[in-house]
Amino acid sequence: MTETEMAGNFIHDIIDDDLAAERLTKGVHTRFPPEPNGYLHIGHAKSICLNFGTAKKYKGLCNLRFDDTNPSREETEFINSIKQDVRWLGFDWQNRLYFASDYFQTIYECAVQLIKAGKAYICELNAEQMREYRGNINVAGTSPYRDRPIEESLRIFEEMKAGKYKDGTYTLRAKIDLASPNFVMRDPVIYRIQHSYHQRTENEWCIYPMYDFAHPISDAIEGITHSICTLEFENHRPLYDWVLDNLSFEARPRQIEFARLNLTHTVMSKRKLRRLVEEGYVNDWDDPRMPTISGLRRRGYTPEAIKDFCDRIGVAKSNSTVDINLLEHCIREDLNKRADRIMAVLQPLKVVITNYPEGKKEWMILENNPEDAGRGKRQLAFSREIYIEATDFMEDAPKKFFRLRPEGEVRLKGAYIIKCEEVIKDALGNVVELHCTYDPETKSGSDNSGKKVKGTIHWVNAKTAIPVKVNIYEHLFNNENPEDVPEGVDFVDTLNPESLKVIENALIEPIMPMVGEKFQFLRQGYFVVDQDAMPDEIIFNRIVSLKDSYKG
RNA sequence: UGGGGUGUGGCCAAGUGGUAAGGCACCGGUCUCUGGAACCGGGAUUCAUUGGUUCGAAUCCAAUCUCCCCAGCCA
Repeated sequence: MTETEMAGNFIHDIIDDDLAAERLTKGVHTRFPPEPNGYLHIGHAKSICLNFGTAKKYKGLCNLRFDDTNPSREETEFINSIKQDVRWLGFDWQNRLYFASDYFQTIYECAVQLIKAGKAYICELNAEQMREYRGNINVAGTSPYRDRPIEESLRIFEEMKAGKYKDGTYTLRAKIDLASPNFVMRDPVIYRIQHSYHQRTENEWCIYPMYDFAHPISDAIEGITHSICTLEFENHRPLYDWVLDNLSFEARPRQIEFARLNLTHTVMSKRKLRRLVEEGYVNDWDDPRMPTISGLRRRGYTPEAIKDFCDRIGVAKSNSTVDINLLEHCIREDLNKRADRIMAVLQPLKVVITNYPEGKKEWMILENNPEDAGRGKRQLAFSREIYIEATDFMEDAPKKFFRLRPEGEVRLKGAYIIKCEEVIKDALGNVVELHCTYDPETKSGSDNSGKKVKGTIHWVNAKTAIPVKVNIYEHLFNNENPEDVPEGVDFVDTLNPESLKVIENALIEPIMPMVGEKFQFLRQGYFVVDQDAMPDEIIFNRIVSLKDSYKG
């Protein structure tokens, strides 16, 4: 995404039309309306980028509004995390932080207005009866209370509000069309009795408006011009319009639906994510394997990468599942330019350079980021004993293996070319150490040997390297679409058992990294310092591996 | 069986009657002291299908099919 503008889409076409027809006298105004009952995920990021990005593109405004119309499932913990996540992504609602609960009085008055106009009535069907009386595709619904006198509805509604009735005794229904082929329009409930404590309004109310009633009213109150939501609300649009048609707000918001994001190798439904957390399949909402914003943040994703991703996937109306490769591409691209390189050995294999004098030490010069000379260079100690990656040595190596092999030569990044002279094994035949010789003529920066080797490997100096813990993350699920499991199979049974591998004793160059700092471990991937890291125990999370075209 | 949507290469996605953008993935190649990055090149005779209109159709019309959503006092 460029600094100022996101890619166009069908919603912007609609706005362009509205602008051309001069329907938008006060400019474009959108809103991001999360329900505070869970953590935000990458799918919400798409919506956030769309809403805030659209406002920015048209020099309009975007509000943050919590849809807190159901007190039984909402918590302040979520409100705080949502605010933090939106802010972290880089969006600013300025002073326009709202709650649907701010409008409860107005919404209530709207309900009264509808009753007085004969457009809403008190129904006393219970939930089960309501289902039966709704009819079906072929049969129209009914309600014995549809023609209840206005005065009576008004009185009962007043009593409901006053707390005279138990939950479920009565509902307020919009009088629309019980025969509508769209079930949403079969006299939908717009108010229900719910004696529960509300985080914001506390015990002021015991009746709460339904989403379908509260949302259009909230939009109208805030002067929202384009109310962007996901596809499953398409059936609700006639009701959204009905509510506005039958009340008298000046503003006339318009609902537009787009397809929610799906990603391969992960799940996105709140219910499933909640299960992963509550049943301990992951550590928490911010587990680096989670597709939550907080999980991605802890994993080391940057807001820039996420926004770039959201811009690249586009906005349309067809259900689709984006390849997680694209997300990974976005973070690699971002970090390639920004992350300093260091050398880290995940599986150390000791190498003794037999012809290198004992006690001798040289300072090697390495660039911090070849993509950005401005990041400068650093010095690295080199001496007789080093560690290389165990996987960079192979006894019976295939031809295309460009790393170390018996009798073979390889370049140590930023240092010398070494030759493997002897392989030391333990009693079980495992390779435990290599004896190599180095060629003094091949020092980086002053190589006059004319020698060419095919491979360059990373290393750390045995004396100065520091041990760290590294979390290697893989996809949460091996299968592309874990939402779609065979009948009778629980999706948690398809979790990737190797989504987290902990390496306790990796070795890195001597550095003092800060929590959240990101690096490229040369030839391996991008890593971030986990928030749980301590001065005496550094923990890295692998953000994403480097691409690897080696076909071994 | 009713209503609402959707269908462009493996995955996203432009295209709005004038002869199929772009990205990811994939496959070649160049270059490289990261098998990274960068850079070149490759791919839809075809836009769900079948008809029709037109000089000309992914775009217009008709029919058919696919997949998704809807009968919560959830959002």
